[in-house]
Amino acid sequence: MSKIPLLLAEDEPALGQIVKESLETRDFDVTLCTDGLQALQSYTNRNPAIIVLDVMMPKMDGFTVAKEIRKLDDTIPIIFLTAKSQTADVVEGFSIGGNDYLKKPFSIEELIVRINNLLNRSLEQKNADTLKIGEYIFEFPKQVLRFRENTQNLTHREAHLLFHLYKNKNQVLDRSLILKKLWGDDDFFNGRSMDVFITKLRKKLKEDPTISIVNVRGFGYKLIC
Amino acid sequence: MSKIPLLLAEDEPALGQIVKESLETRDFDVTLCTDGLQALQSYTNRNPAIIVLDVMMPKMDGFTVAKEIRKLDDTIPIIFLTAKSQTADVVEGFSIGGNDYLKKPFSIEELIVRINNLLNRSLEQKNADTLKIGEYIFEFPKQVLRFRENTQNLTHREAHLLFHLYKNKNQVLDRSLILKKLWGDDDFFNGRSMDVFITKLRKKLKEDPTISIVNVRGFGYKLIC
DNA sequence: AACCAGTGTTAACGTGTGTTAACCGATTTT
DNA sequence: AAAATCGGTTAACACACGTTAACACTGGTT
Repeated sequence: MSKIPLLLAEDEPALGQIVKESLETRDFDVTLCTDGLQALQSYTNRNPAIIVLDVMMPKMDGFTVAKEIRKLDDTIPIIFLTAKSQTADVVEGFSIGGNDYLKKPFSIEELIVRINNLLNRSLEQKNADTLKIGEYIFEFPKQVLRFRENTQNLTHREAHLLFHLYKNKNQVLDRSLILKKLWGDDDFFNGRSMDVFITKLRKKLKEDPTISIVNVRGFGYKLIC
Repeated sequence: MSKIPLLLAEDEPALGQIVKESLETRDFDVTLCTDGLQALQSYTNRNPAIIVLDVMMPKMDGFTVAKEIRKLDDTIPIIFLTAKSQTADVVEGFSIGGNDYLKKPFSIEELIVRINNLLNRSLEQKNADTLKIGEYIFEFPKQVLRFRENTQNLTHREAHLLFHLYKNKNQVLDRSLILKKLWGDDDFFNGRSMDVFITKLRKKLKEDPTISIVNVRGFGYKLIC
């Protein structure tokens, strides 16, 4: 198994070095940054699987870094390291999505638990680029959908719609949300267009009867798998 | 949205009460136990969605309680509350599966973050459940109802109504409660609409004569199975 | 420039779903 | 017994969605 790329941002050199070394003994490939801007740049270069951010950092604080990263990727897990002085409500605002946080001082074991919890979750969701949907294998970047030996090509729209459904699998995905995200606007024509694509996806997914895209009248769609 | 049943075991009365009350303001239905044995008994009675266990407790410690519960259910999320004195390796052994832990002292916000993280994960997995209603097999997420070899599709409303009836099977389910939960409001028209759906469900469930939806005039419906 | 293949939008028609209305019987209240 | 109430059932309706095909657009090829 290859090492998991991890981005660590911690401005206190002694602590950063200790954490980095400890994580490296546990199969992580750690990139250590000492301020927020560095972390943000490193994110685009290194494409880490998970990010650990100190909240108080020079140049750019951890929350701001996270906000910027969230614009580009809304699934990557982020763990914040907070000092005692951090107020609870600030933290609470970040308790959604792939986020977690850890209060200083913490033990390495505590950090490992958090990392593993979040990684397991995001692994299930987005295993890099090959997703399993029932018996299908969906390669999002390649826009192909494989069922056993035969491969179907997906168009750009089909792939994105399926990806979106997959990211929210087993829960209702709001019509309006899909339309705004993929079509840019929720109007009548775009809505009808989406319905056409749902039909197309259903056809392409019909080999595996355990999979289905169910409609929730007036709300949206739900991918069952 | 209904409250989430949560089992809390904490032997220190003051702390337990505070945590209980804080969680109750956030849509949890908290059962508080003050020792390990009580917690274990309460688990079977209350069927909680998530468990928060203090590690050091009278009669039975948290880890032992967890081991016992794991024999019955290996998916339910468990969060341990540990004091400083707890050694790291003990904790680490429990860092797998649906477990997490929290070091004392902790803030309510920290606990909420942990709970939500674990609940989201177990929700994704638990969505695939198939319910047995008499001879029928009811797949709620897929909105299908199977009787031997033939499959009926249910609509979203039918599925939800049936699910609700099922969750309260063999007991009277209040009309007003269903209406508020599924229709959003208890008024005349919604009430009539529900009656129509009851008729529809009865038709779809008529293959198995042991099942019936009986009316309790003025109160609600009861699913017998 | 003409052609072609692939993609996404629009149109047209068909089906499914949830609400409302209407009519009825059963039960309780007056 | 008459009246009021509640629920059972069916059908009519409006509208959301399903499906197919025609259409317009794009970029590449000859």
